[in-house]
Amino acid sequence: MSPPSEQPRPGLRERKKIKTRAAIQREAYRLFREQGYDATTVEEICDAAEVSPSTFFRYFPSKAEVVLWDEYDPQIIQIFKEQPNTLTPIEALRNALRAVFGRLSAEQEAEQRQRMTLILAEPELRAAMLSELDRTARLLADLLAKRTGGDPGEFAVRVVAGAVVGAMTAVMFEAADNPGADVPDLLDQALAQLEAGLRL
Amino acid sequence: MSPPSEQPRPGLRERKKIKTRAAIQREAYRLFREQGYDATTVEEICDAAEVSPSTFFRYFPSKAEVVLWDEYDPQIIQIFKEQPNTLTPIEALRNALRAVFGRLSAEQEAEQRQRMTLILAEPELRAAMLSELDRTARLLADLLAKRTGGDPGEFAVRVVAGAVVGAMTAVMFEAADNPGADVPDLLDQALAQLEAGLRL
Amino acid sequence: MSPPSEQPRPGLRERKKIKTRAAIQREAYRLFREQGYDATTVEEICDAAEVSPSTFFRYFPSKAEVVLWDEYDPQIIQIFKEQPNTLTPIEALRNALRAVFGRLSAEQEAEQRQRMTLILAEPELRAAMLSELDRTARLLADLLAKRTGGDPGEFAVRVVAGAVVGAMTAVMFEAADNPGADVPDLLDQALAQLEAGLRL
Amino acid sequence: MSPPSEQPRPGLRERKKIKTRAAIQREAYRLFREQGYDATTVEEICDAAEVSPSTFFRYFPSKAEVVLWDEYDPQIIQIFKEQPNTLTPIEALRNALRAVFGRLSAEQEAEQRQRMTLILAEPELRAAMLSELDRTARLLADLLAKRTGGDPGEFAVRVVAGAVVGAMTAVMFEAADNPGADVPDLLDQALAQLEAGLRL
DNA sequence: ACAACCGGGACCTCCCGTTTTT
DNA sequence: AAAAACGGGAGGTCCCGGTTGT
Repeated sequence: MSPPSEQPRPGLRERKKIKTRAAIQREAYRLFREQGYDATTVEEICDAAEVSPSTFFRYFPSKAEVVLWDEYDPQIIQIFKEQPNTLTPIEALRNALRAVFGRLSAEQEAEQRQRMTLILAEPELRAAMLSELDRTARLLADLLAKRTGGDPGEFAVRVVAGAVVGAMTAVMFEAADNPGADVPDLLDQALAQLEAGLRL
Repeated sequence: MSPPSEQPRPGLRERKKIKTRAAIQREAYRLFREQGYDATTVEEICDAAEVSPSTFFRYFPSKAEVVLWDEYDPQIIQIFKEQPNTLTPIEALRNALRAVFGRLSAEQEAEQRQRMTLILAEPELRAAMLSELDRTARLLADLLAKRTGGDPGEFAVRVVAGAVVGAMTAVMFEAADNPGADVPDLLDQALAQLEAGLRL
Repeated sequence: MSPPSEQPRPGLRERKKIKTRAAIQREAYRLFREQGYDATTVEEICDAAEVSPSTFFRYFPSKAEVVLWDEYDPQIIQIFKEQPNTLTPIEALRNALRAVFGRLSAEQEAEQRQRMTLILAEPELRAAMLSELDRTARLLADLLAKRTGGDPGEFAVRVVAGAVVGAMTAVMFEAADNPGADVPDLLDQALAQLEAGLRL
Repeated sequence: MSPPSEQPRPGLRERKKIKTRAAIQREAYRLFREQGYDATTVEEICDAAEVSPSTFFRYFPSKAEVVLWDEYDPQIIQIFKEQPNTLTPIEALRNALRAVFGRLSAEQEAEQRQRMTLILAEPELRAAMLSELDRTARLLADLLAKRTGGDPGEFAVRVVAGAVVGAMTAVMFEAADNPGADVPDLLDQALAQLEAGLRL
């Protein structure tokens, strides 16, 4: 049995860490918007967020990670694991994604959209994001293998993971291009299309 | 009189260019194998291939592109376009991939495998490859849109392109891990799985 | 006595040249907008405008000149020269600028604004534009010297020319930032401010 | 105990940096004089100044900046800020310029003149200098806005900044053409002319 | 010890003059 | 003779490892 998905309540230390992380990200985004990603140095971000560079690097291993990191992955994993085994993997994933992205506040959604736009516009970030997606595919393969009792290196598992990540990338692009789009709905559509054998 | 549209014979210039490109790639691969990717400088490759660094960069925009570039994309595109419109996009793509990868010589296959292994082992190449895949997804979206008469920016088209590229990435990984694998067969399996709605 | 400012009527050859020049500029602007200045090659512009590269370079000495060239300078000079000697140089210039920029069509104004925005956004073009302004200052010094019977190298003349060009640069920036602005009016304001001794 | 805010003594590190910067500039000027700007490579300058090329580029972002950089801007800004608010902006600037340029040693004046001559003779340097002037105009607009409590983007402010920079450019040209000229005096004359409404 | 500074070298771009192909 | 390809070399960026000042 997996534990329930609500964490009981984070301690003071944990909450402070979250605040610091958020402050760094907020200031970084502001500066990136104002003067561009490349033109902004880590030092400027630190000054604005009132932390030292060493603190910065404790929170984010690199400048790119400030943009790439998001808090949703662990939540999705958690909920995915809780899905009953009677569902197909794609159905389980659909549920998990809908649960997480369906409950975002308007602000959170706006921030996500801003992130995507930034990432897609900046080649360096694009490259970093794609590496991130590669990591995501491996992670997803692990999850899938655990569900089916197979091996994460098994070819069929890899194919599913790759295809799902590819489809999710398409959602990212769509959301960035089209500010009015409903992201949870797009994710749902994309996965439905996968389940239907990618008819056009 | 204008010449017929099929190049009856490429002309000395063109043949020389093909030879030069091949020489650079051949020597580069040899050196990468012998002493590693990072430890090999562009200058060494140039010395071995008997060209100047300027020429090197005229043929390949970066050191990484020597590994990333392959001659098959245009062939696949060509054959894909020739597939009858009665086929589903995935079927058409299956045919095109099988046609191209099915006729590789043992030598060519070995080289492809070597490429994959090299790419997956070297973080820099991995990152570059992923950017390449992004490009491939757009290209595929264009092709799909042309077939269906839709727009390459249409969401459903993007999803298919993303998923297909994701699945093909899985093939790459599998082929690199498993030297005995039959690549055309893997591609076929992966696409079949996509058409079947990604059952596991 | 100077000749009247209306040219009698350009011959066919002249009109064709104007059309070609306009076609090149139009296509170039479109491509710059669509894919960026740097990413657009002269060859692409030529293809779009249906001229050969050699023709292109007959009309514009460089890619940057496509953006920098405008048709108004000779008109301004002409009208400036026709101003009565009783006016101060600044007054004469005010009249000339108002005459030329006051009669632009809405399209012409929009195009000018687009030009400015493009120039200010692209560092390479900014630099080229500034060199152009330097040329303008010399030209203006010549005109001023002719009016006062002085020497274009005379210090006081240089100062006036420099200050006027500096002020006109400010107008350019303002017009680019503020799409609703009335350019002839801005020019007028700027020159009035100069005449009033630059009070703030 | 924190040290007092005036640097009582710069520390060895800081002094060394000043020396290195001066050495690079000195050798560069010597070589430019002896064999021309274009004919002098960065490497030659480095050899003469006994630093590595990396160090060179740490001190100056480009070869052109060796010529363009000067130490006076921060001094002028400092003194400008200290001028009483009862003065008009132009008066305040006059004071600041006179204070800084009036106290140059004969040697420093000669070097400045050499700089100007070099810059005006070399197209590449001219272009770079003009970009520098653009930067100066923005900086001046900021200073002016701070004084008047306005916005640096305000049109009237931009016009003043532009005109002043334009007039200062005229001074540069005059000083380069006329080796006997008294630069502080020229600056004074130019600003006086601006204040008088640019009469000729 | 800790950080700032420096040297070295690889990558890449641009330009120009020369050779080769058509 | 025109166009394409090539060689050479300078400018500029980045990163890493070693040294030196604080």
